[in-house]
Amino acid sequence: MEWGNQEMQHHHQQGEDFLQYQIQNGVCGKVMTDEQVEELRKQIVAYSAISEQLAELHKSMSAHHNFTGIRLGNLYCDPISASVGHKITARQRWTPTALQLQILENIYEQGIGTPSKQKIKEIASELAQHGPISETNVYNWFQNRRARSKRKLQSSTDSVNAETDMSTKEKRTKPVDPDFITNISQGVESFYFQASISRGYDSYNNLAEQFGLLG
Amino acid sequence: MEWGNQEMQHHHQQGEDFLQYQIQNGVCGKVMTDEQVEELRKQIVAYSAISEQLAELHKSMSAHHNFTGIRLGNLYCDPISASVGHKITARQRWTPTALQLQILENIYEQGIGTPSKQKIKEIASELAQHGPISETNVYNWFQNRRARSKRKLQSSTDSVNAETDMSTKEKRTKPVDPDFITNISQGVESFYFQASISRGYDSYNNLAEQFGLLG
DNA sequence: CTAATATGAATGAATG
DNA sequence: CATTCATTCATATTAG
Repeated sequence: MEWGNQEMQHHHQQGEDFLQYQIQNGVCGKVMTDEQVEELRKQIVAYSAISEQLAELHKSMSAHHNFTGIRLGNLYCDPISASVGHKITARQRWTPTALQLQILENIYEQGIGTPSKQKIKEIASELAQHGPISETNVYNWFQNRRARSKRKLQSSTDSVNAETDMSTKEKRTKPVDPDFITNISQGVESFYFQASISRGYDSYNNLAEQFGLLG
Repeated sequence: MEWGNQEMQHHHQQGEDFLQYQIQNGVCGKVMTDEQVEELRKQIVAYSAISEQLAELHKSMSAHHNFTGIRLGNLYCDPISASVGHKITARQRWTPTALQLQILENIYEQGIGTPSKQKIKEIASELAQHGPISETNVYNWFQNRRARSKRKLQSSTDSVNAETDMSTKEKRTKPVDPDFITNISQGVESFYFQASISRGYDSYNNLAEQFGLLG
């Protein structure tokens, strides 16, 4: 990997900028935007999901269905970190500051309902003065605000009817079995050890194509 | 793009430094050292190898058995969950499996916009091998996929002009937990050591190309 | 610490 | 297509 020795470089590829520069002691660093990192993350998650599913499939086919509930299709259960006993990779989420919240609530109360895209931009840039925020954050906030006030209204209406009211919040998302990740990982691992590494590499491209792993 | 007024944060984790720069419009960049990039590469390599082998197994075994899930009226009994004896869930809405998603993405990437009705039939029937799905699901998926990809433009390239950005599309500021890189970097090491490095790098190159990780 | 809740975000489906 | 709604998921926060 050669990245030149300039303090900073621009790499234009597919319309994206990649920056590279010296960090500290001559260590060369590459800069990825959050979106790029996120894309990468998704890609890796896709791999892990596939590995997960197939490993499970393998196990069930091998008639060793011991243990644990499985959670399929959960793209956010990352066996990578769990396989070494670490926590599941987390994503960070925006948290409105008090001021931002205040402003948002004000705007919301003014009734105008769904802000247009244009309005969202305005709001976002105003709120940006009080902390980091994006238009998407604003958009989501209004979506959620509307949806939840509506739901609240409905559930209170329901409770007036006083029937089989298990309302408000009936079902709690069942927590993922802590051992799930570990088991999955072990499944992958054991299978992996079983597999002959040398076989079938040539078919990789076909496989990758089939699953769209290479984009 | 310039780096003049960057905010810098250090995240100390397991002795590694991750730098996060606030570029200009609140766009954040993550800095990875060559070493870290190398680590990432290794893990991707590992996953690609695992996925390949598992998928092969899946294919060969699928030739003999149908393990792709059972429709029970409105209920969908996940084959793997079923194998462990619980969790028959009622799904109010279709949820693509990881495999289905990958296939869909793959088709989507091949461009050609809205698939014809005929095409949708084909896609649906192919995806049906991996789980319950209807043509409507496929149709909706493409609709949504298109619509939402539009919202994801802009972002990382130009961050200088912020004033009258009526033209700019929404951008997600989805900061990624700095732990992400760390966790990824440490996770699959055990797998990696089993993987075939020489072959894996090829797949890495393919995978990483779209992220511009390589020079 | 564990459990419950609040809420930001993702996404299938519906509507115009 | 463009928007919007409804539901679900995951995380941050707080209560016990």
